[in-house]
Amino acid sequence: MTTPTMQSVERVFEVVDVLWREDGAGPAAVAEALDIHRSTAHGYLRSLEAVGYAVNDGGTYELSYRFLDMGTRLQYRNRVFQAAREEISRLSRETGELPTLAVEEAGGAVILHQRPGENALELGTYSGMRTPLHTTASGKTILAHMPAERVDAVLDGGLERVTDRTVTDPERLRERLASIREDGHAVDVDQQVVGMGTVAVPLHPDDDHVASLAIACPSERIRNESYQDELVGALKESRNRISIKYQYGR
Amino acid sequence: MTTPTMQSVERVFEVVDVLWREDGAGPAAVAEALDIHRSTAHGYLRSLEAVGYAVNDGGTYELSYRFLDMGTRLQYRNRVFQAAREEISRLSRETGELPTLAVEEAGGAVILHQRPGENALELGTYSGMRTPLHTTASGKTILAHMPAERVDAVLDGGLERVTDRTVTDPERLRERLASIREDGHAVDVDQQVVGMGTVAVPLHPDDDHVASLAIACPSERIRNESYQDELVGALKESRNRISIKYQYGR
DNA sequence: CCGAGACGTTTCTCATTACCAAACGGATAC
DNA sequence: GTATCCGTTTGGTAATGAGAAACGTCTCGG
Repeated sequence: MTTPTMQSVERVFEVVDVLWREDGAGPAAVAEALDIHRSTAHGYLRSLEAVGYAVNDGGTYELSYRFLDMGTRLQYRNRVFQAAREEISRLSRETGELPTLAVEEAGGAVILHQRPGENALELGTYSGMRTPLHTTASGKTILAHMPAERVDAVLDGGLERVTDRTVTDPERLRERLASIREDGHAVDVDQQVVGMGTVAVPLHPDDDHVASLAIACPSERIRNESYQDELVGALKESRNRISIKYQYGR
Repeated sequence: MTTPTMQSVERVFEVVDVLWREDGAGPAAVAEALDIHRSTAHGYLRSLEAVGYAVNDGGTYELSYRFLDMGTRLQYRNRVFQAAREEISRLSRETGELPTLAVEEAGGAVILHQRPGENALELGTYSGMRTPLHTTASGKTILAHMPAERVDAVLDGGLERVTDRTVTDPERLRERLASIREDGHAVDVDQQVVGMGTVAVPLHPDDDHVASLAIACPSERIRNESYQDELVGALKESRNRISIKYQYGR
């Protein structure tokens, strides 16, 4: 725990961050941003280019789509994704809303895949986006089905408030998780984003990995109870099919 | 050009590659793969974890979805993507096939986005995937609309043969590019993958960026001329709408 | 039940290597 | 025309990453 991290590794990813923030930059701009010498920044940029994670466009360096390549390959390799992909396509077609697959990673929720349907909300969400586990319907559904000790670890890490409706009290959150377990699904309306409602069901393909399948839609639609039931029903059907596909190979 | 690249930067991305290949690994495995000391490998892994690009799961380290996060953000930032996203959704709905957006990067083609429709082929393609420019209908369409000097640079780089139907003769390729320019679109059948056909149209939102919008589908369907015309028509309609959207903001 | 080996991790020393300073050549602006 | 910015290259030096050795833990096999 006391092993220091390597300066050059931290720096090269700081350079990556600068290239992201500035949407491309040259040695001078990077040097200024990180308070290092121009020639040093140049070395990092050249090296990033050499390994294919940046491209040199006439002196200014930009991040390469190699990141997208690697990220998508990680996405496709995930077995839950493989099992869920087709069902998510189906959900987007049949509901017209925004079905989303989220998994847990390092104590947070990561959107692994989403596919907007014809009448889907335009949220700012995207594959790879991280959120805390306690702030979304997906995250809470995941949390509700995680091993107790890891739930404790997450709660002990503190419950950051992101909107005025975020549940920040550990006790109230635990009650919420219990009721999610009881219902078999979670419903959030105007919780994370005003005007958005989400229904989510758990996917726990094996004991280690917990995921969730969710559908986001406008609050006014989800407040209609029969429509809400319809979405929950569609999610549970998909969950069953995904389960089977996960177990018995592709 | 003679500046050496930084060893530690090259190494850390070699570690990333090992983590990808092995689907997660510990210091010992990485050390063996790269022929470095275990403690050295440990340092790289710890550092990768510290910057958030790897996660430590009880001694074995895995690549984090941070790559997906960064990759998707790069994708969404691309202005051609922003302009084309909705049209690609529409194409996937209305044709049921596999519409794909590709852009040029560093002398190659990169799939920036694709969205399978209901009856789409299952190719192994994915967002971020790189191909040579001369081996796909998308790539050739891009090449056909690039500035002459950059076309020369690509051709001088050599035309790798990937299938027995790859056009490897520069002269024949130039003729092909000319006819693509003339037709306003490219059609490939059983060229890159047996059983697949592709139609592609160019997107040249401004002089620097060249992209292509394509639809892939089974050869038997595309051999039907009226269907092929239909696809080309749909692509050109989309291309026009994308053009307008690109120029006049979102 | 115990010992051997593998592994992740830590600490330490030394040589490598990444850092900075200075300078070059080109482009741009005044 | 000159001054200043930039990307790039070079070389000397000191910080830093590399490797050896050892600790604690776990797993396996005797």
